[in-house]
Amino acid sequence: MASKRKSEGKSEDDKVSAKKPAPFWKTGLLSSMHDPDLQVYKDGKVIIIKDKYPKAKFHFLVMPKDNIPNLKSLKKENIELLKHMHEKGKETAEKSDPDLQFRLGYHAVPSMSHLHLHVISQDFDSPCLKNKKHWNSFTTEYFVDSEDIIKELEKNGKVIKDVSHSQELLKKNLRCHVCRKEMTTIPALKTHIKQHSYKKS
DNA sequence: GTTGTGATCC
DNA sequence: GGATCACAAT
Repeated sequence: MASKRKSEGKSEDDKVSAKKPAPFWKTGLLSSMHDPDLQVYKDGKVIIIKDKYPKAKFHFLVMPKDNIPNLKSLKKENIELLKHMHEKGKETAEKSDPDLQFRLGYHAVPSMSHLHLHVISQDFDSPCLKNKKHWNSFTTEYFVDSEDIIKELEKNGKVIKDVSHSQELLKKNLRCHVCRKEMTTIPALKTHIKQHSYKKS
Protein backbone atom coordinates (compact mmCIF):
# COMPACT_ATOMS: atom_id res chain seq x y z
CA MET A 1 0.00 0.00 0.00
CA ALA A 2 2.37 2.61 -1.15
CA SER A 3 1.38 5.87 -2.71
CA LYS A 4 -2.24 6.34 -3.63
CA ARG A 5 -1.29 8.69 -6.39
CA LYS A 6 -2.57 7.60 -9.72
CA SER A 7 0.07 7.70 -12.39
CA GLU A 8 -1.44 6.58 -15.62
CA GLY A 9 1.14 8.06 -17.87
CA LYS A 10 -0.12 11.60 -17.57
CA SER A 11 3.00 13.30 -16.41
CA GLU A 12 1.61 16.80 -16.74
CA ASP A 13 -0.85 16.20 -13.92
CA ASP A 14 1.84 15.14 -11.50
CA LYS A 15 2.91 18.71 -11.07
CA VAL A 16 -0.23 19.60 -9.16
CA SER A 17 -0.84 16.29 -7.43
CA ALA A 18 0.56 17.52 -4.12
CA LYS A 19 -1.36 20.75 -4.04
CA LYS A 20 -4.91 20.91 -2.80
CA PRO A 21 -6.01 24.54 -2.63
CA ALA A 22 -9.50 25.04 -1.31
CA PRO A 23 -12.05 25.98 -3.97
CA PHE A 24 -12.54 29.73 -4.13
CA TRP A 25 -16.09 29.64 -2.75
CA LYS A 26 -15.11 27.81 0.42
CA THR A 27 -13.69 30.96 1.91
CA GLY A 28 -16.85 32.98 1.36
CA LEU A 29 -17.69 32.93 5.04
CA LEU A 30 -14.58 34.81 6.02
CA SER A 31 -15.45 37.84 3.95
CA SER A 32 -19.12 37.69 4.89
CA MET A 33 -18.37 37.69 8.60
CA HIS A 34 -16.83 41.11 8.17
CA ASP A 35 -19.71 42.43 6.09
CA PRO A 36 -21.52 44.99 8.27
CA ASP A 37 -24.71 44.41 6.33
CA LEU A 38 -24.84 40.75 7.37
CA GLN A 39 -23.67 41.12 10.96
CA VAL A 40 -26.31 40.91 13.65
CA TYR A 41 -24.00 40.64 16.67
CA LYS A 42 -20.36 41.05 17.49
CA ASP A 43 -18.21 40.97 20.59
CA GLY A 44 -14.61 40.25 21.44
CA LYS A 45 -14.89 36.56 20.71
CA VAL A 46 -17.59 35.91 18.14
CA ILE A 47 -19.43 37.36 15.18
CA ILE A 48 -22.98 36.39 14.21
CA ILE A 49 -24.20 36.91 10.67
CA LYS A 50 -27.36 36.20 8.74
CA ASP A 51 -27.01 33.15 6.54
CA LYS A 52 -26.78 34.34 2.96
CA TYR A 53 -29.15 31.59 1.83
CA PRO A 54 -31.40 31.05 4.88
CA LYS A 55 -33.01 27.62 4.99
CA ALA A 56 -35.75 28.82 7.36
CA LYS A 57 -37.43 32.04 8.45
CA PHE A 58 -34.46 32.67 10.74
CA HIS A 59 -31.02 31.27 10.04
CA PHE A 60 -27.86 32.65 11.59
CA LEU A 61 -24.23 31.61 11.76
CA VAL A 62 -22.17 32.07 14.90
CA MET A 63 -18.45 32.17 14.18
CA PRO A 64 -15.42 32.61 16.41
CA LYS A 65 -13.18 35.49 15.41
CA ASP A 66 -10.23 33.17 15.73
CA ASN A 67 -9.82 30.93 12.75
CA ILE A 68 -10.86 27.48 13.92
CA PRO A 69 -11.10 25.43 10.70
CA ASN A 70 -13.47 22.67 11.79
CA LEU A 71 -14.79 20.45 14.53
CA LYS A 72 -11.79 18.19 14.36
CA SER A 73 -9.44 20.95 15.40
CA LEU A 74 -11.37 21.68 18.59
CA LYS A 75 -9.56 21.20 21.90
CA LYS A 76 -10.55 21.37 25.53
CA GLU A 77 -9.39 24.94 25.73
CA ASN A 78 -12.14 25.82 23.24
CA ILE A 79 -14.98 24.64 25.49
CA GLU A 80 -15.59 28.09 26.92
CA LEU A 81 -15.68 29.56 23.43
CA LEU A 82 -18.22 26.98 22.26
CA LYS A 83 -20.43 27.70 25.25
CA HIS A 84 -20.17 31.39 24.50
CA MET A 85 -21.12 30.79 20.87
CA HIS A 86 -24.11 28.73 21.97
CA GLU A 87 -25.24 31.34 24.46
CA LYS A 88 -25.02 34.25 22.04
CA GLY A 89 -26.66 32.19 19.32
CA LYS A 90 -29.51 31.40 21.64
CA GLU A 91 -29.89 35.05 22.54
CA THR A 92 -30.05 35.99 18.87
CA ALA A 93 -32.73 33.37 18.29
CA GLU A 94 -34.90 34.62 21.15
CA LYS A 95 -34.42 38.17 20.04
CA SER A 96 -35.62 37.24 16.56
CA ASP A 97 -38.74 35.40 17.70
CA PRO A 98 -39.13 34.35 21.36
CA ASP A 99 -41.96 31.95 20.54
CA LEU A 100 -40.36 30.10 17.67
CA GLN A 101 -38.49 26.81 18.06
CA PHE A 102 -34.83 26.84 17.12
CA ARG A 103 -32.00 24.33 16.93
CA LEU A 104 -28.33 25.17 17.39
CA GLY A 105 -25.81 22.82 15.88
CA TYR A 106 -23.00 21.99 13.50
CA HIS A 107 -22.91 20.15 10.20
CA ALA A 108 -20.91 16.94 10.41
CA VAL A 109 -19.17 17.87 7.16
CA PRO A 110 -19.59 21.58 6.47
CA SER A 111 -19.08 22.85 2.94
CA MET A 112 -17.64 26.15 4.01
CA SER A 113 -14.37 26.75 5.77
CA HIS A 114 -14.25 28.32 9.23
CA LEU A 115 -16.14 26.84 12.17
CA HIS A 116 -19.74 28.02 12.19
CA LEU A 117 -22.65 27.24 14.49
CA HIS A 118 -26.02 27.13 12.76
CA VAL A 119 -28.90 28.82 14.57
CA ILE A 120 -32.00 27.90 12.60
CA SER A 121 -35.72 28.10 13.25
CA GLN A 122 -37.56 24.83 12.82
CA ASP A 123 -40.17 26.00 10.31
CA PHE A 124 -37.76 25.43 7.42
CA ASP A 125 -39.96 27.83 5.49
CA SER A 126 -37.65 29.33 2.89
CA PRO A 127 -37.31 29.43 -0.89
CA CYS A 128 -33.61 28.69 -0.43
CA LEU A 129 -34.40 25.21 0.83
CA LYS A 130 -34.50 23.41 -2.50
CA ASN A 131 -33.06 19.93 -2.41
CA LYS A 132 -32.56 16.71 -0.48
CA LYS A 133 -29.13 17.67 0.78
CA HIS A 134 -30.46 20.90 2.21
CA TRP A 135 -33.20 19.05 4.04
CA ASN A 136 -31.17 16.15 5.34
CA SER A 137 -28.29 18.32 6.47
CA PHE A 138 -30.60 20.00 8.98
CA THR A 139 -32.99 17.20 9.92
CA THR A 140 -30.82 14.09 10.22
CA GLU A 141 -27.87 13.26 12.46
CA TYR A 142 -25.83 15.20 9.94
CA PHE A 143 -26.92 18.13 12.10
CA VAL A 144 -25.13 17.72 15.42
CA ASP A 145 -26.53 19.66 18.35
CA SER A 146 -24.15 22.21 19.80
CA GLU A 147 -24.68 20.78 23.27
CA ASP A 148 -23.60 17.33 22.12
CA ILE A 149 -20.39 18.74 20.65
CA ILE A 150 -19.64 20.50 23.92
CA LYS A 151 -20.34 17.31 25.87
CA GLU A 152 -18.05 15.25 23.69
CA LEU A 153 -15.31 17.83 23.97
CA GLU A 154 -15.62 17.85 27.74
CA LYS A 155 -15.60 14.08 27.92
CA ASN A 156 -12.93 13.18 25.37
CA GLY A 157 -11.06 16.39 24.84
CA LYS A 158 -11.79 16.17 21.15
CA VAL A 159 -14.57 15.68 18.62
CA ILE A 160 -14.59 12.68 16.33
CA LYS A 161 -17.01 12.31 13.47
CA ASP A 162 -17.47 9.48 11.01
CA VAL A 163 -17.33 11.32 7.72
CA SER A 164 -18.14 8.35 5.50
CA HIS A 165 -21.38 7.67 7.31
CA SER A 166 -22.31 11.32 7.20
CA GLN A 167 -22.44 11.37 3.43
CA GLU A 168 -25.03 8.61 3.41
CA LEU A 169 -27.29 10.64 5.69
CA LEU A 170 -27.66 13.26 2.99
CA LYS A 171 -29.12 10.70 0.60
CA LYS A 172 -31.79 9.35 2.90
CA ASN A 173 -35.43 9.62 1.88
CA LEU A 174 -37.25 12.83 2.72
CA ARG A 175 -38.95 12.62 6.08
CA CYS A 176 -40.88 15.18 8.12
CA HIS A 177 -38.79 16.24 11.11
CA VAL A 178 -41.91 16.53 13.29
CA CYS A 179 -44.10 13.50 12.59
CA ARG A 180 -41.54 11.44 10.67
CA LYS A 181 -43.90 10.99 7.74
CA GLU A 182 -42.02 10.12 4.57
CA MET A 183 -42.56 12.38 1.57
CA THR A 184 -41.65 11.66 -2.02
CA THR A 185 -40.64 15.09 -3.28
CA ILE A 186 -39.38 18.39 -1.97
CA PRO A 187 -42.52 20.31 -2.96
CA ALA A 188 -44.72 17.73 -1.23
CA LEU A 189 -42.53 17.95 1.85
CA LYS A 190 -42.67 21.73 1.91
CA THR A 191 -46.44 21.66 1.70
CA HIS A 192 -46.63 19.08 4.45
CA ILE A 193 -44.42 20.83 7.00
CA LYS A 194 -46.49 23.98 6.79
CA GLN A 195 -49.24 22.09 8.60
CA HIS A 196 -47.16 21.75 11.75
CA SER A 197 -46.69 24.38 14.39
CA TYR A 198 -43.20 25.47 15.31
CA LYS A 199 -44.08 27.57 18.30
CA LYS A 200 -42.60 26.78 21.67
CA SER A 201 -45.07 24.98 23.93
C1' DG B 1 -22.87 29.00 3.10
C1' DT B 2 -22.21 26.25 -2.06
C1' DT B 3 -25.21 27.76 -5.62
C1' DG B 4 -26.39 27.44 -10.33
C1' DT B 5 -27.01 24.99 -14.53
C1' DG B 6 -27.89 21.56 -18.01
C1' DA B 7 -28.84 16.55 -18.49
C1' DT B 8 -31.74 12.99 -17.10
C1' DC B 9 -35.61 10.67 -14.91
C1' DC B 10 -40.61 10.37 -13.76
C1' DG C 1 -43.32 19.82 -17.65
C1' DG C 2 -41.68 19.07 -12.94
C1' DA C 3 -38.20 17.22 -9.95
C1' DT C 4 -33.82 15.21 -9.20
C1' DC C 5 -29.10 14.39 -10.37
C1' DA C 6 -24.24 15.46 -11.71
C1' DC C 7 -20.85 18.64 -12.34
C1' DA C 8 -18.49 23.34 -12.97
C1' DA C 9 -17.16 27.42 -10.72
C1' DT C 10 -13.23 33.06 -9.07
